[in-house]
This record gives sequence, structure tokens and C-alpha cells, in this order.
Amino acid sequence: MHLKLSFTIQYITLLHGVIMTDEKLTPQNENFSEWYNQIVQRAELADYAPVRGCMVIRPYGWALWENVREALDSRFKASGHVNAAFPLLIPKSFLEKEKEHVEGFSPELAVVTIGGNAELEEPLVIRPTSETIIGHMYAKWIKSYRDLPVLINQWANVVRWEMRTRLFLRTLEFFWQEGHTAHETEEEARKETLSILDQYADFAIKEAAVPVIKGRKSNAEKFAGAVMSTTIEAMMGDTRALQSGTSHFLGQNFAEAFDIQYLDRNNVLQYAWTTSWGVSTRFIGAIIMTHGDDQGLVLPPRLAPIQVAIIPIYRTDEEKEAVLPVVEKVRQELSQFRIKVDDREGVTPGFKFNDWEMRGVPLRVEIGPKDVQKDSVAIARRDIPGREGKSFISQENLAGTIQDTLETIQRALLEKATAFRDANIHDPKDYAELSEVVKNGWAFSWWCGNAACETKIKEDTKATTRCIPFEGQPGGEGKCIVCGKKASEKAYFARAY
RNA sequence: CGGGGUGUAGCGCAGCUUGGCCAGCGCACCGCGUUUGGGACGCGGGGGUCGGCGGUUCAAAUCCGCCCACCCCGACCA
Repeated sequence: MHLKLSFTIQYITLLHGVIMTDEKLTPQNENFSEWYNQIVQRAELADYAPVRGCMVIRPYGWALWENVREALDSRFKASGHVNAAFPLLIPKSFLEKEKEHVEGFSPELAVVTIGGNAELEEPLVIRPTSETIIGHMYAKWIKSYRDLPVLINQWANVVRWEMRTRLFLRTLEFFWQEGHTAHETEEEARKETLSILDQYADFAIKEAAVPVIKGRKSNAEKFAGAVMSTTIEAMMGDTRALQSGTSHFLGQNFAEAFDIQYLDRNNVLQYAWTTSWGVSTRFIGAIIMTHGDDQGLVLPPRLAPIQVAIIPIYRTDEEKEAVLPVVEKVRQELSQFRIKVDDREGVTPGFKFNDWEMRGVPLRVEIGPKDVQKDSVAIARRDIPGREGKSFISQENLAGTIQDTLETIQRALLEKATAFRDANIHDPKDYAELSEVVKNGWAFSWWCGNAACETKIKEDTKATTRCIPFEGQPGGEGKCIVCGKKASEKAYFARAY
């Protein structure tokens, strides 16, 4: 038994070695998670840091994150939110003020006990999220209904001591934005929670071409300390679900724990109603696993750090002299796009084609001697691999053609991802069928809302309740897929990251 | 935390069973030349206190002991 296990592990390690040195990626259908690991490193998005579970986000990956950030930030600002920065270190006692919150987070806290060579009076935790310290500050700042609402967001890094880590999807340290708002009324806070969820969904669909489903988390899956958690759930290329953003209605839980009180219009002291919401660098993982293929990364044009890669092609010095001026002319003409001219010497054009495909650049422009003669360029769409995605077009009105093509790609990515998702969502007729379908897809089934039923599903199948969607509920009543009792809503069940 | 495994060049590995040749191979890297419209090739070159400490021995990557680190499998999570 031991011998056999050892052999298997060594064999896999050996195989891994072969794969890493081979030029081809591990195909998705052979080993999706290996495909993912390779793509992240080979596209130079991120690399492993010396500390277990930590990663270095490389310039290309960070550029992608910056574009994600810009797209979200502009939405937040347009809806009246402002940015600020709160400290990394939080007194440990703060975490303990909200009962559910501390229960949820204490197993994954990193705690600082020594500072300046001396044991600290009170240990400090490195923020796993900032509800507590922000709650503390809000208590100082909020005195009157005139101070409300407070609509603050921060872009920050946080630390959660996870057991099993994956690049982007789950790392000890990750980057995100966390919004924290305080309101006068429950209604207003609930509205804010949903309004942010709408912004998240709008971002995911329009900018990232990641189709997401908006919904409410079950009690078991909700944020520690929240009254209600909402989520955008996306389906990855292996049909597993990824929670891609969350928005929480916190009720008065944190207001009570941190004394966020204000005098209302009738001069009566009231607890404020708060929300919090976040999207993290995990979203990069969502982009990778939604669009990527066996050639590598595929990036949506609206977020791609490089939208167009231009490859000059020549053999002789004469050809080079003829081609380069045209390349320069085209470069200037396309200056409105994020472009990269690949002028590396010593690697063949074929290598460059594959290289930019690995890195997910949506559109490639090739300019060679034939194009100089014919006033043409070759363009190749990343979303359509191989010859079918390649065409020769006139240099005339090139910027317009490129613009149209990028928009077409953006649209095509969303359509393809949506079709894939819909094809893998099932409506099982009974529990046995549910157990089958969640092995390779999602189930959309009636659920009575009882925690025992979702626990049973989780234990039997490893699938969890992803969300109770806000849209697409059939209405009326059905029977719980597990216990058969009366159910008023349907929920998505899937294996998740 | 429990069970298993691995530490040899930047990466992936062989060598260890049975101690002794100069510690080797592939990829990557550097130089020169030929190549270049789908992952080029030849020749030359640089790079390692064999995870650490101790022991056995004339002699240790190899045998023994302790320690450290990382990986994989099981209970939590943006």
C-alpha cells in the first residue's frame, strides 16, 4: 500500500517535470488545476513567494489587476463612495467584540505579539478584513443623522491563514477592495448592499465578460457577522463555482459591537445600519478560468493590459528595412489602444505568436513583406485559435477595424462563457440525479432552507449551496430536493473553489 | 493537527540499494554563426558548501542519528 502510493507520487512528480519543460500546456481536460497553475506562471501573472501560500503578483498580473481596479473604482465613485486607508494592524480585542465574527475568523488569524523586540501588551492581528477597526472609527465619526450615510471604500491587502492555497484563488495574503458603509435605516442599508452587488455584476459581465449569477448566501455560507450575504457566482471552465464578489448587509451587529450610534431626527439615539462588500484578486482567477484555453490565457479586451500585439516579420535586412517603417506607422495609428510591438531579435515569429497567445492578448497584428506590398496586415483573434481566427485586412481605416474586432471579441467571450454555463446547469428530478449532476456541473433545485439538507448534500457530494438567486426563480412552491418538504425557493448547488 | 512523501545548478530530475572515478542529464541562461509568415539549429560557455548539524569510515550526495523546510491526502475559507 505504502509502496504503491509512493510510486504514484513519484510518477506524478516525474510527469510534472516533463510537462513543465515541454512547450505545450497541460490540456484543460487532462488536468484542469495543473493547467491553471502552469498558465499563471507561464503568462507571468504571478509566481510563488518564499513563504508558503504567498505569491508575487508580477507586472503583467498587476496591470490586469489595475484595470480591474479602475473599472470597479470608477463605479464606486460614480455612486458617491470615497476611498480611504485604514491600518493593517488591529487590536486583537476588536475582533472579539462581535461573536460570530471572531468565531469565523479566529482560526485564520496572523497575530503579531512582538514589536520593537518587546512583547506587546495586547497582541495585534494583521487584518483579515476591516469591519472592526472601521467600526471603531465610525463610532467616533458618526454622531448625528446628518453624518449619514458614510460611504467609504479602501483598496488594501489582508491576511488569512489558509490551509490549502492556490495562486490568486486562495493565498495567505490577498489584495482587494473593501467597502464599508453606515446608514440611517435598515432599508437604506439593504438597498446599498444590493446596489453594490449590481455594480459587481455589471463589472463582471461588461468588463470581464464573466457571466455571474446574483443571489443570497445560505446561512451556513454567509459572512461571519452578517445578517445577509449576497454574492456573484461564476462558473469556471471545469464547471466548478467561484464566489467572485460579495456584498453583506450587517444589520446593527457591528454597530452594537462598536457603539456606532447617532441621534435621529427625533433626537433619539439609534444604532446605525452597516454594510460591507469586497472583490479581491481572486477575480483574476475567475478571468483565467472562465476564458482560458489550451493555448493559454484569454483576456477580455476591456481589461487586457495589452490589447494588440504587433509582430514584425522579416528575413533579410532589406525586408527589415521595408517592414519596420510600416510597423511604426501602424503603431502610431493604433495609439488609442494598449499595444505592444514585439521587436525582440533572436526569436522567431512563430515563437512570438505562441508567446502572446499564452499571455492572452486578444488581438495580434502581423506585418511582413507581403503586407508591405499589398498595404495589408494579418490579424489573428485570440478567441478563435488557429487559422480560422486569422485574416488579412487592408491597412486603410485600421483603427476602426481593430476597434470593431476588439468589441466583437469582447462580445464573443461573454456569449461563449454564458452558453457554457447554461449548458452545465441542470435541473435534477431527484436527489440521486442531483448527486450525479454536481460531479460535473451545477444543480438548480428546490431547497426548503433547512441547514440539515444542505449539510447532507455537502457531505454526500462535496457540493455546497452557492446561492439562492434573485432572478430566475420560478415562483410558486416545490419540494425540497433533499427532504421532500415544502420549499419556496430554488438554490444552486455546486462544487466550489 | 493526524497520515504519507521529497530535499542534488534558476526549474525538472538521475546518481543513494552495494560508500571510492571529475557530481551528471534535460530545459533555461551567456557568446558566435546559420535561421525567421505557427513554438529553429549547430558549436562553445558560465553556474552546485548534494537542506542543516553531528556521527561511522582511510574515504559520505550515498550508511546512522537529530533538526529544518517544503509538497501531497483528510476538518475551514474573498
